[in-house]
Amino acid sequence: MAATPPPPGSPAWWAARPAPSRSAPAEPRRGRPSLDTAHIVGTALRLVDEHGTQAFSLRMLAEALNSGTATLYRHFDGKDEILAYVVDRVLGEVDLDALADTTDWRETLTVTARRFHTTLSRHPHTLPLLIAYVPVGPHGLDRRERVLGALLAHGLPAALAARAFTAVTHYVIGFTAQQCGPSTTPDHAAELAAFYGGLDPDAYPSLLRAARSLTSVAVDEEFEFGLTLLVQGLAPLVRA
Amino acid sequence: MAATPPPPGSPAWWAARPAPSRSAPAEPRRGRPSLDTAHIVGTALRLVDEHGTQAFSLRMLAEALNSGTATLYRHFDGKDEILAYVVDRVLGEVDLDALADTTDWRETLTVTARRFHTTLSRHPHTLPLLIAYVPVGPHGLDRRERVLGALLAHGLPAALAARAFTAVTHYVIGFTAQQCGPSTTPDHAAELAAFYGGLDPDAYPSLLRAARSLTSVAVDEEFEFGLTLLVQGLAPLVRA
DNA sequence: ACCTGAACACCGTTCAAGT
DNA sequence: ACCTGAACACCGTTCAAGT
Repeated sequence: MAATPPPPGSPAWWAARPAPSRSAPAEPRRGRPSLDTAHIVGTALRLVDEHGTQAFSLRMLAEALNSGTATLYRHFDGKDEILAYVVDRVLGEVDLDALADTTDWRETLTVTARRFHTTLSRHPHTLPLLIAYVPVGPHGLDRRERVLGALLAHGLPAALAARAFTAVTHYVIGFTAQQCGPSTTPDHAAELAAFYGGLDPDAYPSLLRAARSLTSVAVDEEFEFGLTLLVQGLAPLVRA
Repeated sequence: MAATPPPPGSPAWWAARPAPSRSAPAEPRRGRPSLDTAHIVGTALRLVDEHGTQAFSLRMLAEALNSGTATLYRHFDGKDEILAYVVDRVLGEVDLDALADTTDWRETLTVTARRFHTTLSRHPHTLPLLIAYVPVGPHGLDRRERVLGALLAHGLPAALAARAFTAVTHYVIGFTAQQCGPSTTPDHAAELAAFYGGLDPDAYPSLLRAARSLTSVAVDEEFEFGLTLLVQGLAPLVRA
């Protein structure tokens, strides 16, 4: 049977890459390129940010690099591979330096969630890409290691640390995606409020009651609310 | 200035649709069609499940319906519109009848999370689509109304009910996506374990310690863990 | 009047022809 | 030896020609 190659972004695929502790492979696939891979990935991220994953194309990328689409294939195996590096580069932008100053695991989790939220908010079009895999590129692994290291250092048992990290990152991804996802308008909250306002009150009584109670609540406060739920829910498990 | 039409799936776009409390518009856009819209959406969902969003094409859909691509445009404005109805149809599969038997808000939230998880797990390729918007199609609104109705009936304050619903659904989407996302293999957990096993222990000490402590933990148990965090974290806020 | 084959302007990817 | 223009087989979408 012919072995199908692992899809770009999957653990098996990353395992076959060299790990240069950078977001792009250290050397070109073959030959001496006129473009370095980090520049390609950076330009690709900028284009995805500006135009969205849907409109992003290799022709667009090649033109931005003053090159041709065929040239891109000397550096990457195809579009999916480029996007896998784009996702890892976004994770590389998550600044976790503040973890060094945290004094307990609660603060570590809170800071982690806020930093991921900040970075992901800046790259909403990459969220559907981030969803597709457990991100195990070089930067993704580095961020996971640093957060788990801080949690373990503050005495959280390993099993709890791993699951707390999973729960918190899943929450951040889900929240950020629906708050400022790839297709949401700048004034998404207002648009949603207007939509709810136009609904039949008899058909959706509970929904409208709940929506009214939230109209004055800032989005940031909603984020902190769910985060507090997770952290507070973890506390009794740690003591036990 | 020319008003750009709202993108399919957005609140403003759904607001302009008739609300026939079905997952597809009750009547064809014009004329008398040989295909009904529900059949088109159902076939589209089957194809997305089988081939993924990436490979799904209007030509593929037209062929499965023994029709041509141009015919699809008599029923829908384009591919994005069809996919918006596909997402809403998936939400229509979430079975919340068990909410009638719940006796408190904790049970309501737990049942809601499990039911969403069950349905979303069956349609992993639709998760990136679900991420893009707050789902306010007919079925999405109906599910939101029913959950909020049950929470309010059990005495949860409206503001807490709304935010608890948001936190729980975001958690479920994030968890399901990374557990059985569009590109994950059937034995994703084993693949991930093999990947971690191949990492340098000196480079990722905390990550590997955490991963080892989870190897024997079932995925279902991980889901329940995060869910418990959210529900337990909510309890003190309700009493206050 | 309604439907749709065929065309249009793209896309990701490949490869033979260039330097 | 390395690079890349041009082609290939698609794609979503449109519309004029059919019935």
